[in-house]
Amino acid sequence: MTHSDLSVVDHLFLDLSSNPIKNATKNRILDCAIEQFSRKGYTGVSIRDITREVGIKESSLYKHFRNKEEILETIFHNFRLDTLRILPPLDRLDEILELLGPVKFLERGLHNFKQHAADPIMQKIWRILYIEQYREPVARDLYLNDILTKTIDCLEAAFVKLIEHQRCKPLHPRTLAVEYQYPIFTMISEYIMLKSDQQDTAHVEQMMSDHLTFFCMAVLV
Amino acid sequence: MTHSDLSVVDHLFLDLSSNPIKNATKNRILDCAIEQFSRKGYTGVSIRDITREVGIKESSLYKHFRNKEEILETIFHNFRLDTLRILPPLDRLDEILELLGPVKFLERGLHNFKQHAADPIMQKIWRILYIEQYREPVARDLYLNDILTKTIDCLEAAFVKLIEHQRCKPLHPRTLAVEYQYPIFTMISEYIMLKSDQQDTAHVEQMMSDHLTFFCMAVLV
DNA sequence: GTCTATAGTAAGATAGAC
DNA sequence: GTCTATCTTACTATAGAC
Repeated sequence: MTHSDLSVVDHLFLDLSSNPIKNATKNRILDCAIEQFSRKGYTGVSIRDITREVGIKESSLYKHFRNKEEILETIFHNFRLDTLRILPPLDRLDEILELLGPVKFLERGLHNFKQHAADPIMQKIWRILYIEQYREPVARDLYLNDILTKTIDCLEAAFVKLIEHQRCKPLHPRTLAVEYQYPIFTMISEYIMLKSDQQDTAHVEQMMSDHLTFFCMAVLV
Repeated sequence: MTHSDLSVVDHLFLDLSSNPIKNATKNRILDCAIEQFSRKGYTGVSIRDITREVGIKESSLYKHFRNKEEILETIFHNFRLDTLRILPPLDRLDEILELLGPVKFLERGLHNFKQHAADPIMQKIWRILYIEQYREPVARDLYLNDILTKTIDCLEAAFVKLIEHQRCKPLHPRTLAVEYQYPIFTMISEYIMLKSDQQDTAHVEQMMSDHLTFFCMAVLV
């Protein structure tokens, strides 16, 4: 393939400089790598495994990526950019909370996550993240800082506002954030496990709704 | 080493038939494998890596294990046996609940988990389990069935009893089980991540206590 | 940007001497 | 049960022709 055949590409990825990757082969390499890494882990997949599925020789891959590690970096870079859409912008938190009220605010968060996680590519990268966070400092940093900490910090700020406006019981805001979000983290990992095996996730989505209801009943005034 | 030198063994493991492994080298192989698998994952560690640390040649390892896979199986087998101590025997659940009352019952569960997880070997196997559950059906089954499902089922049964005895709000018992345990699953993964990096876990233990307090306040009558 | 060919290393596992 | 030696296969990566 000497020219880019975009018609066979499922997904357009961004490179490490956040520029769209126009080359079809490079996109296909990422697509195949994501699929295989998500099932067998980074070290369980060889360059040969990837190029075999893409339909090129090993040597051709090195025209697109300096080495195997750069493929993983690019995958995580794309994930990081996509997760930014889940949380509300912190500088507009006040206004959004006023507008929606606590219940719709939390519902909106779940909705945003589901929209992000509706993309099969993102589901697979979640899975890679879960596998690699114990081995790869970059994955760990992405999970701990970009996902866990940012989410809890955002919720804590929201609960501070809600308590100020007396729409929530005056408990410790960080405890409220943990009580709301920690069960959801477990549900997300269950959700990702099911999705990436093409199993039904209805009962997990129901659990998320039930939790939201339970939580609001317990802490909102 | 032609005789077993038990003095240098940290831990006595059981074989796949649940018999204690008396051979020091075989115990050391398991110990080193656990250490390395927990840091680099199963596929990230070679037989060579393990035998180098044990101080034997590759060929010698095959006198103790049929292949690499059998090492992992033995590790998970030991873990499965150890986790049995965390949950109360289901046939004595009634009597234990009566004796302790709901708060002490839940506290006992946390205590049992911490006792199990105080063993550095078990901390590392938790980590292996988190890494391998997406790749290895045995690991997945162990995590989903022996840990998640059993815990939730046990708690559900406990909440049925508590509602019967009117010591708990009459909510859906499965929802109560999820509300109690799901945040703890997230805390456990945080706990294991910190422990295996020899970092302090006091704030996670505090979160667990705070959650127990919050939960009891929200649902006990 | 694809290919063939190959370098150089490392993998899992076995044979057979002691 | 340990060793040396070896087999076979697989790995990441590069050189150079087209």
